Parts: sequence; structure tokens; C-alpha cells
Amino acid sequence: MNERIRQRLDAHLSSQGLRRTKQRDVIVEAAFSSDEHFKAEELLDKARKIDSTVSRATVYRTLTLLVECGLLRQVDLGRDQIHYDPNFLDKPQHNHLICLDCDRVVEFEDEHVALLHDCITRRLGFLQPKLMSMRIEAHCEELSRSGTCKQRDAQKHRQA
Amino acid sequence: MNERIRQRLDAHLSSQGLRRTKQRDVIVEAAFSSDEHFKAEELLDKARKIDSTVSRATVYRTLTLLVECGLLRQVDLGRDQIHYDPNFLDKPQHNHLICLDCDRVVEFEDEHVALLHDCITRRLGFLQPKLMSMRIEAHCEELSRSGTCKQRDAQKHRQA
DNA sequence: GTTTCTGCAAAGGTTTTGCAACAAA
DNA sequence: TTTGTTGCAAAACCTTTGCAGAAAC
Repeated sequence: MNERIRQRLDAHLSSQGLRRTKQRDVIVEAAFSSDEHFKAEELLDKARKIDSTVSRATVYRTLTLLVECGLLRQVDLGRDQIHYDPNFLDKPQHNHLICLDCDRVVEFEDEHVALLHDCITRRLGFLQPKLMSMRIEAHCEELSRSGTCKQRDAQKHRQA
Repeated sequence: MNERIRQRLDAHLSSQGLRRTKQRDVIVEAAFSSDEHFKAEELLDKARKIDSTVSRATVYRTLTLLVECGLLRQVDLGRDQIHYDPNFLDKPQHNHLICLDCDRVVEFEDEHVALLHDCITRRLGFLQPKLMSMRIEAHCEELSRSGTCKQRDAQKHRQA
């Protein structure tokens, strides 16, 4: 498991008098095994592939824990479901662009966004912004130009 | 009822072969009676104040309809609940700042945001952005400076 | 040993749906 | 008339919770 994740988790556990357990390790391993976003139920599936006895309740409880210590963040990617994003430790300022053609999610960082957030926030009579999120939905340029798009083809293939 | 709302709704209804009903009128009236955001259950309450026989199912079905024709938009204001925003007809580009001290939501428009969205989207290989949303959460400047904030005092008063 | 944690199953809350009666066009 | 709409109640989801036994420290 990634060193920084371990460190932050341990710090949070001990500061709160909480315990390190086998289940929490399994769920954390599952959550950060890739950089993909996931829903609670998907995390349960991943976790059960590592240890099939992990319960749904513990997954939900651990999700809350991981959000509290900043390792995960809830993100609204549209599509009417809350997803969890495991990439904020590495990219604390990133945002999301969602492809309207194939639903793929592109993470991006942009130095101008932070400045803009800051200006807007102050202008409205607030102190430095604490939490910002930006979501863009757009159509794929490649698909529109060439009539095909790698992601979309791959997706169709999966569905077939 | 606002003329533009009526027009857009009628256009959508007739283009889809749908009907104008007493219930839909009531729910639309309730939804746009103020510029406040609301949850489904809150809309049901408002609608029932106008006509107490309106059913929950019809409210949900009408919400879907109003989102489809662009009169409402779902917004994620944090706090783990989807809200509906009735103000996109008048301010199609607006965004939200949420006060961390009193939970009030400030809508804002900013000309730079659109440009930034546009640049980012093209740089990532997508066509002109279709749907954008930006959310900022921040602490109140007034509260921090003077130890008090009108909104917050009003809120405490309501809770007492 | 004490306190926290887990799994289970039940409960809670929100949204959707099948269906028969009803209403709009 | 025909087709879409409604209300109801049940179902479908997703998430939380009470509790007794198990595990961490």
C-alpha cells in the first residue's frame, strides 16, 4: 500500500483513538488499488475479492472514515450517483470533465481555476475558499471529427 | 406563472406528445413560486399547499419532466442531498457558493468562468462544453471579522 | 480487561414502478 | 375514443443502525 496513504490513515486512527483492523486494511487496499472512481457497492465487490467475508456495513463505515481523513472525496459525476475519488492525495486541486459520448471521466488540474475561485470568493464577501469543485460535460472532438473514438469503441465492445 | 416557463413547458409537452394537466400546473407553480432550491419532498409539501391531493409519485415524475426540458437542474450543494434549482432559465450560467458557517447558498455569475471552461475543454480534446458547474465552499468574512453574521443569527433564531 | 469493531439483519429514507381508474385531446 | 396521466401501494435502492460476539490494544 502507498506509503502516504498508510501514514495519513494511521495518523487519523491514532489521533481519534481508533483501531487498525484487518477489514480496514482490506477496504483501503481495494479503494486505492487503482485510480478509478467507484461507488460504495463497487468497493464492496473489490474488497470481497481480497477477503470475501468483508461486510457491507463495514464498507460504508470505512468510507465515512476515509472521507473524514481526506483520503477519499465524494464527487458528483452526474449520472445520479455519488462516486468516491481516491486521487485527491496526489492531486488535491483536480476537477472532472465527463464525456457525453462515452461517460469517461477525465481529471484535470488548471492553475487558473484556483485564482478564479479565490477572486470570486472574496468578491462575494467570503474568506479563502475551502472546498472547490468544477465539473464540465462535453462531447468528444475525436468522435465528432472521425466518427469514432477509442474509448467509445472499447465501451461498445464491453457491452457486447 | 412566468411566461417563459409556461412557453418552454408547453413547447416540450407538445413536442413530445405529452399533456398539460392540473397536477403538472400545480407542481410547476410550486416549483417556481420562489427562487429557492428544494428537495423532492419539499416540493411535494409546497404543491400540497396548493392542492392537497397531489401525489408523491406525480411530483417525482414531474421533476424528471422539468429537468428534461431544462426548467430545473439538479445541483449538488454538498450535504448529501440532491437539490433542484429553478433559476437556470434566468441565469443559465450561474454557479454556487455555500457558506460553511450557515449553509446559505449564494448564486453567482462570472464572465471569466465560461472562458476558462471553454479553454480547458478544448485543451483536453473535447468540443464546446455543454454543461458546467462550479461549487465553492467558504467561511463568511463578516462572521470572522465581527463575530456575527446576519444569516447565522437568523438561522439560530429559527432553530430556537 | 476494556473499548472499539464487525457482521448480521432490520430499519430508514428516497425514488421508481405496475396497475386500474381517470382525464386530456 | 385513444392515449397519456394519476394515485396508490408495493417494490427497489441505497445507507444507517442496534446489538451481540469478536478483535484490537
